[in-house]
Amino acid sequence: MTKKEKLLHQSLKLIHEKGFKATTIRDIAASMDCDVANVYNFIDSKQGLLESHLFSINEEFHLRFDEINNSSFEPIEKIKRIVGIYIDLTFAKPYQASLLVNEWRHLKEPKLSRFIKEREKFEIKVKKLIKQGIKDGSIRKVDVDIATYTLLSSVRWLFNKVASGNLKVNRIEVEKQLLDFVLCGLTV
Amino acid sequence: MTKKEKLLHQSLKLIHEKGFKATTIRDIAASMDCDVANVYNFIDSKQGLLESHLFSINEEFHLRFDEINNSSFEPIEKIKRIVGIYIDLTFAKPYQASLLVNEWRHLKEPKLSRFIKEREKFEIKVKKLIKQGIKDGSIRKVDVDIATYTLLSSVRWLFNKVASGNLKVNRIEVEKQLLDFVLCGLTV
DNA sequence: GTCTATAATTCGATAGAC
DNA sequence: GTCTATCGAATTATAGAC
Repeated sequence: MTKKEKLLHQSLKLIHEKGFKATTIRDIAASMDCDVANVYNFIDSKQGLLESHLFSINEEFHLRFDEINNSSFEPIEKIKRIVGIYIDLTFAKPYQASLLVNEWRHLKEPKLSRFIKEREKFEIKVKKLIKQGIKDGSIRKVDVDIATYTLLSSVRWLFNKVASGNLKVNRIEVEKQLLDFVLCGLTV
Repeated sequence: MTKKEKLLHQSLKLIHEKGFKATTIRDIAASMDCDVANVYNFIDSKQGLLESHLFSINEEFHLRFDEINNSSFEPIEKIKRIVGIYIDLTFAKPYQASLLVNEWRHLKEPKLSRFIKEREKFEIKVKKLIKQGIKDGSIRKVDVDIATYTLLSSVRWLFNKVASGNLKVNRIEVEKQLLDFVLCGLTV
């Protein structure tokens, strides 16, 4: 692992544990066993570090989301696979998933607005999927907003357990159990 | 509203919006239109302010939770009512609910450990309810850990929508739709 | 790339007059 | 209770020698 990779990994872990604002450059330097000044050999600023972490994982998720969303699968099958993507990504990159949930609000303008807009677009796409499912009869007549927020929220505990290593069951079983739960809450 | 009440209200709102670490005493002073020094007429320290906010809402929730949990209702009925309490409290005090979810990690020892222990006790009680439900046949044979975290997580979006005023439906309808969702995910 | 030193700023908190 | 003024600590970031 290069020094830069170590910096990226350790800073991710620290920001997940303490939050972006509470994580200092000194913390990051100590975690990679070097001086504060050295950190700036690899990053331009603390703010830039947050931005690169956030937009890297954000882009990866949205790319994979759009692959599914633009396919010709039925709405309910799309939702299944989107939950699958989220679980995949969370198991592969739990710290990044944590930042995506908790730390985006520390972005500064104009990046903050860009992030919020992209998230809103994503939420609208999910709402559209649920609407289509209701229309074709595969999804119960739920309130679209509530169902969307509940669906998205219900998987948002996972990164914490994966990051802390406190999860007893494996990825496949998590996917099975989570899909049972949310599909049962949605389908007719 | 007294000045102290205004301080408590404005600081809650700011901490919800920006996070505890990013909220400065100067922010709080500006929001109540007074000087920085004045803030200290009403609070001892910024840390103490967080503690009083957090333990006040935490105690209120756990008291009401234990009322239900110590009753002789069936497990599934207890779970219904616990979701009801959470929704009640979130509609009544959305900013406090936000702190309970996002800002507890900025507590310092020994209050931090106390908070974490109380939350763990609470989670164990919920897990026990689900286990009982599985035993008496009212709940599907789910993985207890996954079901507990998913259940608790699925209602955790609500405070954000209530706090921002972006919720179109009323409290009763939220409760109906949320219960439909999570009970369908749990029950046989 | 690594270190020492330090600039520049921000923040929590207090002193003391009114 | 309210203000001005300021202290002391922490923090991001840079300069410059090696």
